[in-house]
Amino acid sequence: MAGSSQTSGGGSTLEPLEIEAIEMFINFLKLIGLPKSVGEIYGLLFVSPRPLPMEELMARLQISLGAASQGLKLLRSFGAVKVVYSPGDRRDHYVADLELSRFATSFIRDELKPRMERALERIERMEAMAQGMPEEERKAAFQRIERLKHWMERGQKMMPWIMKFLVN
Amino acid sequence: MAGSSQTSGGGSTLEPLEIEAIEMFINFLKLIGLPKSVGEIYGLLFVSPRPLPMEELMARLQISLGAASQGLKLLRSFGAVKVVYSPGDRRDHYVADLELSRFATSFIRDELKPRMERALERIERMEAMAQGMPEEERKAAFQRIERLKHWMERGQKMMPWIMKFLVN
DNA sequence: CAAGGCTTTCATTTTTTATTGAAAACCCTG
DNA sequence: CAGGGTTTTCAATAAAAAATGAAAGCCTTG
Repeated sequence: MAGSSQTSGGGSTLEPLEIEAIEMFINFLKLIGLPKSVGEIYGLLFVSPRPLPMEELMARLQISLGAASQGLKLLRSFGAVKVVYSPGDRRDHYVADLELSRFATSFIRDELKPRMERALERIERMEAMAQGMPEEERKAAFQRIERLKHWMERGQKMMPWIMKFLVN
Repeated sequence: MAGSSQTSGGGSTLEPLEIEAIEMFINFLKLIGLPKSVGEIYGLLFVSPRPLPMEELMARLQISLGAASQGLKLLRSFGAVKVVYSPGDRRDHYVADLELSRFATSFIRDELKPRMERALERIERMEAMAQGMPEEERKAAFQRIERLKHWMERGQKMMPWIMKFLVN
């Protein structure tokens, strides 16, 4: 088989092309706080022309049962990986959803939004606290709190825009 | 001193207002991969109405010499903290630069941009590798690689726009 | 130019996060 | 509905990241 170091049936080594893709996704997903194993799984599925069973992911990436199962679960929760039924095989097979925006939108939904909401509550509490300060300090405190508020508003204005841009 | 649990000279406890600010920055800076101690330092400086020496940061946040020194170094490298000279005191004093966009721009410069550049190199290598594949596989591979390329371009188009939005 | 305060560095320790794999749970399927 | 393949869970372990603090380096200044 030209240019291939394994049979097409699902060997246990990684092709150079696969390695490139995997490294790339490890790097990008690390950016949003995802562990290496998740990047590996998504990277391999992304370049794979056919759905892969968990067993093959474990064998080719040399990761454990637990890491494979948990990584797939997480990726499914993002919508970044889909389950596909393979006739005549009891095992689930997985495919990458190529819509990369899912990572960004999940990140915004799971990480960014909740933090912003908590931050807004904090800002309110901070304003209340600053009320009971002596004139001088209060002025300084309010100035800074206003700054925070300003940034939160800016972020909140930006988010839907980014979403729209991402979701095509 | 009304509403204050310490003297203004620099005690060793944290006010409720300070705690709110610190927790908030710990949370946000964690998002871009910065350790807790960095969030603590920036948070305290952000609400402080006067420049603080490293010694006071250590005492009030209960962090070590090393953490304080390294955190300040990092924050200075972002431009998020500035050194201020305090007459009659040999110690450096630090103030928070209130321009929060510095965190975002540093993140883009230090984390995002380099990764995108490496990714573009990878994509080129992947295209070269895909050339030597049998018809069927090659078609599938190119389709996926194109998808990656598309996202990189989208990202590259988006970045300067975000920058402009951030830097006011 | 030496003494001493202030800051940085970095090997070690602690804490946090990710991975492993055995056991439990969950199906199909005959 | 029992047997056996597949997947999930989770306590234990390993790996990675952050914090510590002693020692080295750097200045100021007397």
